[in-house]
Amino acid sequence: MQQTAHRARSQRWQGALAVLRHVHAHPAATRADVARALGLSSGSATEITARLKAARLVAEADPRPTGERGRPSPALVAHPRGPLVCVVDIGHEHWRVATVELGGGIAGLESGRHADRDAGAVLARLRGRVAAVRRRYGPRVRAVSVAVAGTVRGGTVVQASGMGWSEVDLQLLPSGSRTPLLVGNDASLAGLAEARRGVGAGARVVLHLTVEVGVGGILVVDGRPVDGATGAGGEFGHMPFGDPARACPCGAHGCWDLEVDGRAMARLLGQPPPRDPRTAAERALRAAAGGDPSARAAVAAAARALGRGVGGLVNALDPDMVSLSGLAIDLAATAPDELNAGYLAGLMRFRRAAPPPLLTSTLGPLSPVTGAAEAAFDVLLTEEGLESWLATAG
Amino acid sequence: MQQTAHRARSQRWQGALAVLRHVHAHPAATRADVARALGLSSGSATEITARLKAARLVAEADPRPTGERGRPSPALVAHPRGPLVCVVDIGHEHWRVATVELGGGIAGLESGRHADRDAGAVLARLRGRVAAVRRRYGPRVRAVSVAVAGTVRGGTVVQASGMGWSEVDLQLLPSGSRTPLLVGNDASLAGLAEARRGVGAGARVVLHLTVEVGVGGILVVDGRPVDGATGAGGEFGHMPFGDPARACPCGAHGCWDLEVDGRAMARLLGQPPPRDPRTAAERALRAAAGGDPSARAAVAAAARALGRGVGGLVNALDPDMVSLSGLAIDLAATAPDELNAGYLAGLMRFRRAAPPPLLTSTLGPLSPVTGAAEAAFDVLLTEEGLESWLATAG
DNA sequence: CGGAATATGCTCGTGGTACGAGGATAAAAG
DNA sequence: CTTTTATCCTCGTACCACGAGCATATTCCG
Repeated sequence: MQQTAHRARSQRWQGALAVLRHVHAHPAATRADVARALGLSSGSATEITARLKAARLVAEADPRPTGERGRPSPALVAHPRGPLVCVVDIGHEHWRVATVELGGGIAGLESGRHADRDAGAVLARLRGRVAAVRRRYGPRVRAVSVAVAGTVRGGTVVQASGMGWSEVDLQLLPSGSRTPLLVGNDASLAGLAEARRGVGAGARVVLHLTVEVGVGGILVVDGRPVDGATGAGGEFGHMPFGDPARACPCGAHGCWDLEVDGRAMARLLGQPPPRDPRTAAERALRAAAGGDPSARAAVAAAARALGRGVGGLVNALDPDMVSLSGLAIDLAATAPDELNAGYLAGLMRFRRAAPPPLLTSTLGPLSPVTGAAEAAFDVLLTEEGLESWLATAG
Repeated sequence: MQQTAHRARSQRWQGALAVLRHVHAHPAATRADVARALGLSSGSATEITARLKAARLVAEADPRPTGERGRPSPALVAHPRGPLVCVVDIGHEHWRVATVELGGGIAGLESGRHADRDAGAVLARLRGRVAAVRRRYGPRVRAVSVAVAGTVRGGTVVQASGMGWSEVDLQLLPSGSRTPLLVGNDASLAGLAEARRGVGAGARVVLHLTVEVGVGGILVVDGRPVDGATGAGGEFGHMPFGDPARACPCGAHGCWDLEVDGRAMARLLGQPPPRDPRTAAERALRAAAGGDPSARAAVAAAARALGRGVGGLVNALDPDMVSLSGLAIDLAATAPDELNAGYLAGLMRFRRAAPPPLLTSTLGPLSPVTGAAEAAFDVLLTEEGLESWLATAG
C-alpha cells in the first residue's frame, strides 16, 4: 500500500481536501450536505470520509434528530486527535493564546494583560505559553499564527506604536523548529474572520474597517484577504483623505487616521494630543452620548470623516458590503446621520441608489483569534499541509 | 466511449486544463517546459497533448533548433481551428474589433473612429463588425469581450462621460445568442494585461494606474483582477485625495481625478475648465517640456498630486510594483522629481527604504484588447468552458 | 401501529487519469 | 562516430470517482 511520492502533486487527495475545506468552512455540515455542495456521489462521500477518519482529520458526530424525514446524516466535525493551530493575539494591553481546531472551534484559551510592554518581556511570556500548548498537544499543533496590533510586513512587526515596538521579529518558537509561524495584523485578520464567519458570510467582496488608534482593516474577496505583496495591505488609515498639512506619525501627511480617531476628537475639542487616543475617543463618545454639544460636534465630524473615507474606498474597491468594527461601531451608534451623510456624499452618484450597506461586525473580541486560525488553516488545508499531516499522523 | 455527465465536475480534464492555462499564459512554451512547470511526467504530457490536439485546442509547432543539447521539444501553440475571442474596444474617439486566439495572438484587427459618438450609432456599427467576425469564424468564437472607456457595473456601462453615455446596455449580439458577453473598463483591462503579459509579468501584486481624463486602473493579485462585487472596482480617481471643497462630476467631492489630469493643469494655469481635458493636458505637457515656467509649475503640481495618491494607495494595497500608463507616463517623464517626491512623501516611513517601483507600462495602445481577451479566456479556460467546447467541437 | 415516503449510507464493478520505468529518438559535444 | 544530454513514447499499475442497486433510518399518514 506504499504510495508513490510524485502522485500526490497532481490529484491525489484532491477530493478529500475539498471535503476538508468544506467541513472547516461549515462546521455544522452533515455528510449529505457536503456531498451535495461538492457534487460528490454518495459512494465517493463514503470513501472520502472513511479516509479522512482514518487519517484522524474528521470524525462523525452522532446524527441528531432534525425533525425532517429521511435517514439522519451524521455531522462531520473536527477529529478529537486532529490538527490544531496555536493562535497568539497581541493587543496593546492584553495577550491571548488560543488552541483552535478544524472548523474554528476553540479548544483552549488563555489571556492576560502585559505586565511589561517591552517586546522582549511580552515575547518571553508568550513563548512560554506557546511552548505549553505544544507540550500538551505535541505534533497535533501544526502551526503558530500570530495576530498583532501593529503593522506587519513579511512576517515581522514593522511598527506597533501602541506598545512602542519597531522592527520586532516575533520569535515564538525554538530556533530550528519546523512548525510554521504566521504573522498578521490583528485588524486585517479580524476582517478575514468577519468576512468568512461573521457579518460578511455570504458576501463575495467584503471591506472590513476598524477604528482603534487610526483605521485598519482588509478587503476580502472570495474569502481571500487582499493583503498585498508582503502582507502589509489593509493600512487604509494611511491614505491621504485628510488635511494635507497635518503630519502623521507614520511619516506621511494628511492620513485618514488623524481625522477619525481619538486624536481627531481631542483636536476638535481643543484639547492637546492625547497620550492614549483610545480612551480619549471613548471619553468624547460618552460625553456626546450624554449631550455635551462640543463633544457631539467632535464626534459628528469624526463620523463624517469616517463616512467620507468609506465612500472613497467603496468607489475604488466596490465591495458588496462594509463591515465596521471597534470605535467605528460607536461612531455609527452615536452619530449615525453624520456617518451616513459623509458616506453618501463620498460615493459616486451611480452608487447612491443602492450603496453597499455599512454593517456592524458580529464576532466580537475573539475575531483576531478566529482570523489568525483561518489564515493558518489556509496553509494547512493544502496538498502540502495534508501530505505533512499524513506523514506524521498516518 | 460515451462519457458520463457527472464525472466532468470532479477531476476530468483537470490536467488538460492546467496545461491549457499554462500554454495560454506562456505562448512560447515547449512541451517539456510545460511538463516541468506543472510537475507532469512525460507520459502524462504525451497523453494530455494528444487529447488537446484531438480536441483542436492546441497544436504543436515544428521544434526549432535552440542551439542547446538534447532532443528538441515542439512548442505548444494555439490550434489553427481552435477557440477564439472577439474583442471590442470602445474608446472616446476610436473603436477596435479584434479576434484573439489562445495565447493572446491577434488573428484579426479592425479599427476606426466614431463617426457619431451616440451610443446607438456606435453600437450599431460594432454589432455589424462583431457579426462579421462571427460569420467568418462561426462557432470558434466562444465569447465577445468589451473594453469600454467608462464606468462599468455588472455588465452595463453606468457612465462614459467622454462619449456622453449613461446607462448603456452593450447589446452587441443578436438577442437569444448564447455567446457570453463580457464587459469591463478599458483601464482595468489594460492593467490586467500589463500585470500578466506586460511590465508586471512576474510580480505577484501589481497596481496599475492610468491617467487620461481622471485616473483609472486596477489592482491585480496573482493574475486576478480585484474588480469588486460588480466589476466596478478600480475607480481610484474617485478617492478623496484632493480638495474637499471641489465638486467632481461623479457627484462626490475632492476626487483625485481633479488634481492630476488636464482639468487640474488648466485650473493651475488659470484657464477655464477645458472641454477636452486630454488635449488640454497634452498642451500643458508640451508647454512644460518647452520650458514655459507656469506650465512647468502646473505639470509639477499634477505630478506631485499623482505621486502623493500613489503613495497612499501603496500604503493601503501593498503592491510589488506600480505600473503607470497614459498621461501618467508623460507626467513621469516631464516632472520625474516631483512625481517621486510626492510618492515618497505619501509613503509610510517604513516603506521608503525600498518602495515599490513606479514603472512604465509596456504593452501600448492594444493593452485593453489584450486585457479583454484575457478576461474572456479566464471564463473559457474552465471546466464549463472546456466542456462546452468539447460538446460543439468534439 | 404499520406501511409508504423520503433521505441517506454502503458495496461493488467500471472507467478515466496520472505515474514511473524502460526504451527510442534527436540534437550537440568531444 | 561515439558519448552526452534532453526529450518523447509505450505500457503496466495505482488511485479516485462514478453510478446502480440495495440497505438503513427516520417521518408521515391512514
